[in-house]
Amino acid sequence: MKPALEQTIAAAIKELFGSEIQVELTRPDEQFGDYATNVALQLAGKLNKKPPEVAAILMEELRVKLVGVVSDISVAGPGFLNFKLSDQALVRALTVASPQSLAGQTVVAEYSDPNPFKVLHAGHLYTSVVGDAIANLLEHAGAQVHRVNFGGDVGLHVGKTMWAMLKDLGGENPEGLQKYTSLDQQVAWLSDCYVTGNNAYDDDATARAEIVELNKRVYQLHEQNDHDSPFAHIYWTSRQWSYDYFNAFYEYLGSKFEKYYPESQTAPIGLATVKEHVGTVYQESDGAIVFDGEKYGLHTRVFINSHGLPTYEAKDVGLIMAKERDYHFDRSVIITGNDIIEYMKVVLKSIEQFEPKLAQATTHLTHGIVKLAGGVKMSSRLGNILRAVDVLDAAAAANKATTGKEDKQVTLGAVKYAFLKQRLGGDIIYDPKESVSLEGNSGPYLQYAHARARSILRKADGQATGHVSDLQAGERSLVRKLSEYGEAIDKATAELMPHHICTYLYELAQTFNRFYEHNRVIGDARQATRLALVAQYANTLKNGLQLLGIAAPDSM
RNA sequence: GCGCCCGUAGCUCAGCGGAUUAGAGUACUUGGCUUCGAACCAAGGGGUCGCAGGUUCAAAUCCUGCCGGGCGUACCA
Repeated sequence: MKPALEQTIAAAIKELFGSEIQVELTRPDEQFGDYATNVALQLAGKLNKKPPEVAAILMEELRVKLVGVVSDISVAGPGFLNFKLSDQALVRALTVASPQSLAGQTVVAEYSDPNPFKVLHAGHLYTSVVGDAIANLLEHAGAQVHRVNFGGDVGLHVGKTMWAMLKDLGGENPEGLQKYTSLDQQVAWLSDCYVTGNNAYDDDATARAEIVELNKRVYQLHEQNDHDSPFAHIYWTSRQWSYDYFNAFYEYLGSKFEKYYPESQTAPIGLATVKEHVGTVYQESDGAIVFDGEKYGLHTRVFINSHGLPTYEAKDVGLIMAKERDYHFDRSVIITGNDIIEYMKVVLKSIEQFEPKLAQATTHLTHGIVKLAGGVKMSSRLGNILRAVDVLDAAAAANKATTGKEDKQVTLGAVKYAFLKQRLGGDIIYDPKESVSLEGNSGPYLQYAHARARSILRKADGQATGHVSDLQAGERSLVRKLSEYGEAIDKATAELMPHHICTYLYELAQTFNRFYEHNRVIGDARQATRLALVAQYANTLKNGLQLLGIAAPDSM
């Protein structure tokens, strides 16, 4: 509806004034109409006419061209054109399928990115939730989306953890692993070992040297494809525990990744790629291989360190090459924390020098940190970080306290919605109590709104739903809001900003509740029409929540 | 020092070139259930949109400077 209108208006402008202009329709306050545009104000200067005059000429022409589609056009304020759609056109807008703007495209979406041997923190929870929503949007627009995960199964943190593990096991004794039988025990042990190793690395020079050595041994183990030595046995077993832990987490969230790219796999590719371009793109400096980002107003960063080991930079180069090898993507979306933003610019700039297409096809989206409102007592034993499980536990506890029930779908919906409703980019102050509240702009509010609508439909089960036409005022407001759904999705997809959907769904639910307050459905003379509206509303809400990765239960 | 991001009601946030009154939620005050789930709806108070300039018919929105905060700034990720 919207693009077609915009085209018609643009064509009329060209005919009348011989001017090509990008027409953009906006959604004004309901009192002003269904769509508005400021083209007359933009044109006035060029044409050397007064804006209201231009608007009036355009209005006359459009009244003819849009007969049947528009029931009223008016000039308002400094020269805005307001359009009121005919009921017929408005109703028709509900059934228009959203365009498959990304049909035929292959997109790789990388997010979450937890490191084996380390604990999942609140940031992993956030990026998983946001990444899922964005991947859903891309998929909804017709793209073939591959959800992938990247994580460090090699690197200094692994050396740190291995160091503490070996201490705890009393040397390279894989048999010692058997005392950790449940996944919970295994994960707790790993995260303890990381913290111990990390502290030792900072405080103890001897330990530091040992850790550096262990880090190298882990790389060697991969090079030699060693699965048999006691050291390798310890490494592979505990690495698998980490992946088991991640998989359990994603299953809980409802995230589905099709592939993990462990750094051990991207490291050799990155190493080879960087080495291939030494002298042209990368250069030797103080025994390391660097990319001179300063030439491009960026930082200079090390890609291969003076020990000959690839840094994160080289692994990321390898990752992009691996994604291209595996998927031949048209577009690559990477979602990470925003502390990495400058870093990523350097990596992409370096890749641009030899694979410009890959760099240009890559979009790096970033988010802030998750903090708990009012602060939270954090365990220094765990390194003073807010863990993913801490956030989920806080949400579950808050939900139990307000509703007296334990409901995974509601708790998860609360957390997801609280994260998603905010524009991607800034920090999140997460308030568990507010997120589970059924009052206000929350996930549970929307879930409840959906359940209520389903309840009406259940009560009217078997009754015919009718054709929607000749709308009454309250009905029209609801239809008007429903007709915006596609636009909200398009906007969220174009910008890769899921929060637009949250804003829309909340407004939709409010519009419905207002309608519901004043308009009886069952037993009313207009029951058939209104039932159709309720059904349309419930489905819209459900679809929107689904895109966000939030369950829409029929009752709660 | 330099680079990037952020400063909008008490709190948490939308809005990011347009409409006499800058919007939500929350908190506070008040009104509405013998009727489809009141976990709802309605009304009210609360803002020099960090500060100062500039561009524009029009600036919370664009540009510049300043103040405040966060992050980054070569062998961590």
